[in-house]
Amino acid sequence: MTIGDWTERFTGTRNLPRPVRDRLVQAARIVRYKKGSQVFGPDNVPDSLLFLHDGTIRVSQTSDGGREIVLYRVDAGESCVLTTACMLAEEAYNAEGIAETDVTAIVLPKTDFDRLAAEESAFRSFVFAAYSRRLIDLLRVVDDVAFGRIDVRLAQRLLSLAGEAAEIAATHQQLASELGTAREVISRVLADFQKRGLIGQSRGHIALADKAALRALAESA
Amino acid sequence: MTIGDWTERFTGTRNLPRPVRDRLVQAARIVRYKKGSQVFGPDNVPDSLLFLHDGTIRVSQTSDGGREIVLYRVDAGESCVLTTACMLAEEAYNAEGIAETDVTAIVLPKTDFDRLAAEESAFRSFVFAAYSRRLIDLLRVVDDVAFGRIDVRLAQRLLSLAGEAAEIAATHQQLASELGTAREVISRVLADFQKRGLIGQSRGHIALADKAALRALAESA
DNA sequence: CGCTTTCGGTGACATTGTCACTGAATGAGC
DNA sequence: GCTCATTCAGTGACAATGTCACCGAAAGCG
Repeated sequence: MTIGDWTERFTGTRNLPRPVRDRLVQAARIVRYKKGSQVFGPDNVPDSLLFLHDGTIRVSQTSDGGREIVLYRVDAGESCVLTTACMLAEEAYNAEGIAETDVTAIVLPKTDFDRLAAEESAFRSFVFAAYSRRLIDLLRVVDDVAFGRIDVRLAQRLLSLAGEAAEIAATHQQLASELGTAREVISRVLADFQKRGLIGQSRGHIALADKAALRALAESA
Repeated sequence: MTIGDWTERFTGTRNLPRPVRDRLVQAARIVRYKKGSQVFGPDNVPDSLLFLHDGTIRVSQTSDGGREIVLYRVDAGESCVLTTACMLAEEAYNAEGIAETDVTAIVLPKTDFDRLAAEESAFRSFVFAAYSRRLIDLLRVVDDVAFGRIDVRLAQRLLSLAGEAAEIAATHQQLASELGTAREVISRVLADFQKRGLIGQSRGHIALADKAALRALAESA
């Protein structure tokens, strides 16, 4: 069950010398996760670096009260540094990663990771950039949660989840978990959006009827 | 204006071979900041790694609306990775670092940093650990802001700011900036604390009258 | 079809944030 | 001392968001 030369997929490995890449392909292990399964979590701390070959991982945090907030998503071509972060910091945390689609990932054992980080400047940059990216992502989350209005944040998220599509398959509860708020709040805001003609609703589905207006709202930061 | 062999101060450099340490002391530059001055900010992005030799840096984020929230503090012996993160990610951000005391720091130029990261595994671990620490810190901030009650958070912060002392010198506005809320909110909660006998207030000062009760409140997560 | 589960709607209320305004405390200059 | 300007804190009204309890509708499943 091989996937060929995966080193082509990552900016951190793509430009490495041929022998190094061959060695990596040897050392690394391929893992697959079914959509919906947990890639990592509080009781499931891998001691390796994860490279995402295909699919998306949703990283979220759950409060003691059971509410949830999505921190960021790891897409194909990126690496998931949070696991190693938690490993190093040896502190309690309650973030978890869920496979949002079927996922194929490369697991690089710690020793190989360390050797690579020592020998290859390009790889080092890649890893530092990955950490940096997450730090910036979290800064954004803090800013949104602490200072953002819920209607603006919801409009942003609807657009971002939809991408090119005109419809989203998501329950109110799922949207609430995206933003770290309560289902009732989402219901109320969506009802308002609907009344204003921005969206259409049916059970489990949101139709973005007026993307332009949504975008205007989303940018009224 | 030397401060001797600063490599002794950091876990990432303490155990390096003597020649390496001597080289570092040569390459690095010492900078000092007065209490209250800005160490870094949106228009002031250093392209070097900062090691904090003495003092404390308060890292906070400011919203478009002018509200502020403290993200974490960098203490002596730690390194400040956010600057490098922002440099790498090349994205807009609005975090800034303020010297909370007079500060002495070591500035390691990018080239030396890179060389060190390549050659010394211990140093690499130190840097990764620093990143991890901040990631975990931010996870905590997100959790607090998204899910925490303001009275609980304020009790926690009062205790943490006080340390061993029984009194804190801070205005309501400063405390509001710590938690990313508004001054009026802090005023109300403090008035309530006072009525309950948990604290005493005078202009610019909070006396922690009943630390045990505050601690109980702080832990009622 | 009947049953169960999930999803969404709603009103009442609590908490937190915003706004506009007030007066008290402090320090600077005279 | 005194006046003045500035900073700090208090307050009430209101808006936005979160919590709770409950309801019925829709979808899945035997």
